[in-house]
Amino acid sequence: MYYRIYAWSVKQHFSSVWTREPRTAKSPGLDRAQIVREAMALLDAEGLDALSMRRLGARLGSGATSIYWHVANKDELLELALDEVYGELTVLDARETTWRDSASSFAYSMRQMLFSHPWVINLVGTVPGIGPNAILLMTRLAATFDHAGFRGLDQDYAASTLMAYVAGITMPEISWRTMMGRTGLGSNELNAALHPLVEKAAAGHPELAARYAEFREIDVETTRALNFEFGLTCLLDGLEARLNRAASAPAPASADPGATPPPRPGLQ
Amino acid sequence: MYYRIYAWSVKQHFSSVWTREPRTAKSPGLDRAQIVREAMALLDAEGLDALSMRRLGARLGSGATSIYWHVANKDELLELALDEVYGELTVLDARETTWRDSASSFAYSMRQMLFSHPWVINLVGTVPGIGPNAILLMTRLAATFDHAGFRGLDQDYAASTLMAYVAGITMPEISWRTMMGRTGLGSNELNAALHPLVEKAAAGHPELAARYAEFREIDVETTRALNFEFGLTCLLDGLEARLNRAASAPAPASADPGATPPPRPGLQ
DNA sequence: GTTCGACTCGTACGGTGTTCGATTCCACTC
DNA sequence: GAGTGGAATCGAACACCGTACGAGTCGAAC
Repeated sequence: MYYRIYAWSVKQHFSSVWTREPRTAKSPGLDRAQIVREAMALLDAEGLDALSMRRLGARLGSGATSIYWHVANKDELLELALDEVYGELTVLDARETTWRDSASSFAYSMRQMLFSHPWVINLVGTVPGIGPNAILLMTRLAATFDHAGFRGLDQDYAASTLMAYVAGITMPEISWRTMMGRTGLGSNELNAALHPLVEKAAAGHPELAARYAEFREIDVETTRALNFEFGLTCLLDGLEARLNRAASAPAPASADPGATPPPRPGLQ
Repeated sequence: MYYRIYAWSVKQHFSSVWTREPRTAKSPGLDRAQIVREAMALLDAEGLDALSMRRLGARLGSGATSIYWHVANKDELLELALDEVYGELTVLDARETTWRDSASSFAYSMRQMLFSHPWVINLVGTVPGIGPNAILLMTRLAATFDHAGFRGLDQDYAASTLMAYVAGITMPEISWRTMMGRTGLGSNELNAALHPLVEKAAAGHPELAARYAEFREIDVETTRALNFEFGLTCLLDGLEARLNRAASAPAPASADPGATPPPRPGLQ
């Protein structure tokens, strides 16, 4: 899960799958693509903890350690899998729609992706996101916000704000779904089953307890969807307000070109 | 890291530290509070992976398995530690300031807390957040947004949107800091050291490469801070816009009282 | 036919969380 | 003071984990 540091020449060097030359791929046996594919299948089906090199090897019909010929270590494998899912994200070309539609549809596709691959949320931020698909995604997002009218650093700020919201808001949804899978309960069944526990926790806070009491009867899925929509709308409204403000006052506030370029060297 | 399911009576039952009676605490030796304190020290100093029961036991001057008398398992221990850090979060009383100041200062205190305890970000969403401190925090946040004028579900939506943004935007900052700690480099040194890698990744995307080239010279810390401020302002602006809209049109849009209460049984 | 690189894999090392049973210790009763 | 029972500790063991290492297999080139 960590960056590894090699002594190469004299200087420290940060390693990533994408900075190494891959092994020659002429072999008839194992294959990097196949390894990644099978790893993702295991991850999707059973989660991050379930992926072990031994289990993956078994699934591939090979020894666990054979994998290490094609991939330096488990972290590199996860880097590859992560970039694979970045490839699933779609960004509508902002020139063919509004920037709001482009940003909004991206947010929904990211949410959908995180549902399909719940393990991703635990990797974002710990595994470097500088694979080809991640890079491609970033250029497209940048284009969307450029088309919206954001200039300089604000373009990056807007994109990272959007991604941060989606990642953050989806996190509890994912853990909810994981729990559903583990218990075999439906959303509303799980809500009902969890209620006594919540009730006990909220005892002593009457106003919270009263609120939670209402929650027992709701439809969880639609409420979550409304929650997502709510925050997304707020965020886009806020971005739009900033654009309007900048349009009326030509000198942008937060982009001081003399002092600062931005910090994000890739999707972290 | 998972909810455990016990057969209690006939019904399935979800366990959490907070639903069990704690062991009697009359012993002179180990002590739950002491265990949690030492675990947090280890977590803060060396991260989530560094916390093992054996190392914790060594640190406590006891056998690793002695801990299991006071705590059911490692997950419960993490639940306890997580609730402890929730206690560090401050929410200004909205009646004494504006709701914007209250929300904003909460966001900053959450960011600060995540910096002090980087391991928390990997726990939020996987460990149930229904401890006393988490509950207290939620009532205070609810009060803030109630004071702002949010009613019904919108109150929860607003709170979870804010927390989602802070968690999401802070995630890459945390991994950046972790990397700084591991390499011993300062922010700008790390930025410079990472640049060749980023440059290589962006090759083939001239507009992105040009952008990244600028990034090499920036001050990372201030840029990140500006990024946080940018997104937070957008979000609060968006919330405010919604309040104004609701004020002019008395029937709120997203809170349909006939269909839905909300889904969040505690901070996940 | 030999050689050499690509590739596979069994074994081993040092770790992990947790169970179990044996053990120690102490406050209490008789 | 002897005895008892529960609280608390802990060593050993189990089934895993990631991966380093070296021996082995195989196919193509010479």
